[in-house]
Amino acid sequence: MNTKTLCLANLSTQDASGYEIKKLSQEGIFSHFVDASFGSIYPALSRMEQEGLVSVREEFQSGKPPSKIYSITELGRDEFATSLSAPIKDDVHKSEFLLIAMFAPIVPRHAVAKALQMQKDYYRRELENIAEHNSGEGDCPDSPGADWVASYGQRVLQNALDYLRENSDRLLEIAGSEMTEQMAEAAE
Amino acid sequence: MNTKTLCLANLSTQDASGYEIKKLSQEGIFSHFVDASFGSIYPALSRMEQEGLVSVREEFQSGKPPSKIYSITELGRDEFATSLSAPIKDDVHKSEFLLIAMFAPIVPRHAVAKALQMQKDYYRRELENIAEHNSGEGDCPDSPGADWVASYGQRVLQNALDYLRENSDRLLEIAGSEMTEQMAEAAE
DNA sequence: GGACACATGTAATCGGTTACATGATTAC
DNA sequence: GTAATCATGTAACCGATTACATGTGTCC
Repeated sequence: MNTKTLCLANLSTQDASGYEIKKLSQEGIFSHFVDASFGSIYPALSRMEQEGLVSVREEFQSGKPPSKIYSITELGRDEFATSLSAPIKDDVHKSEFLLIAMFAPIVPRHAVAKALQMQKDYYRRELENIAEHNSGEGDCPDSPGADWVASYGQRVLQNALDYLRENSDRLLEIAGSEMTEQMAEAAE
Repeated sequence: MNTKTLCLANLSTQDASGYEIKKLSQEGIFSHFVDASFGSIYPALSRMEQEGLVSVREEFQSGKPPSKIYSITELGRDEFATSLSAPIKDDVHKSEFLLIAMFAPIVPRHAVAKALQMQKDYYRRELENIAEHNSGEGDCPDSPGADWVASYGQRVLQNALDYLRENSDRLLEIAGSEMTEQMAEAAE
């Protein structure tokens, strides 16, 4: 998801500042899709304001720097809805873990073990994140779409985690020996 | 996966030209991770040659333009192995489908139906790709790492597809009405 | 006194895509 | 003749990240 769509998606449910959009996209269910930086969010919001997709109001809070609260306009809502109706592209999935798994035979066993551990932890964190959403603590009020996605995510992630638990040993068996590069070279 | 790692990964199993690396990464199991363009592969290979990670030899074929066949060097192999031993980052997963699902209530029902269909097709294509690998037609000879990843992919994708089959109706029920934007505006 | 949360923004840089430029051979 | 496959490469551009710049209030 590009920054523009991310902002439109967030603003379609509630008004927010650039700072808040960043937080929401790191914590909420959006976190599975993005992690945009300030360097892309702020310029995107200014551009969108010029295009009339959002409007701004400045809010002065005591003790805090003033924040720019953005609201989506009718035009912005149209643009967002239209972009959602466009034909979809294939998912993009980048996984350093799978790369390591594929080349396990040339990776030292301890590094494979570490990667497996990290990947399991990652799945657990994502599952916890979803569990929080389901318990209603989330930011989005009752949204049936988010619920559907949450239950999809739960199923897929739980399954991936189960696979790891069941097949870790098999991966460790094909992993490289504990020999380091240096040891290997010295042995020659 | 960045272009450099993609090239190193391909060259670690066999010598290849830039053109072949592109094909391999579109067709093989790598296709789940990347789809690099010539505009990034060719410059990456030249850079890597200067860094001593790969070596080149020119091959003249009758009737075809000469091709530059790259081989990985010891240095390149070390660099690849080292990069695989580094701590992994979280997976990145971008899915336009999930974005549409999340905002289903504001997307016309026919667009949601279309997106569901496209997503199911996508999972089926990926599963077929894995099935081909398992039947041994692939380019990589017997690689236990690739087998492990293939069976992981099969399990996760099959599960995702099953979820879609079981829950399509539920998503369509919460989808927006068939009213277009124009009709909605006119109705007000 | 230092770290951290709040809050916005710019500039340098990077990695990558798209489009362009070139050119032979084969199949329809 | 024209489209497709083989084959390499450059240049313009784009989106995003990283680091920098600035400043207040609160907690330890």
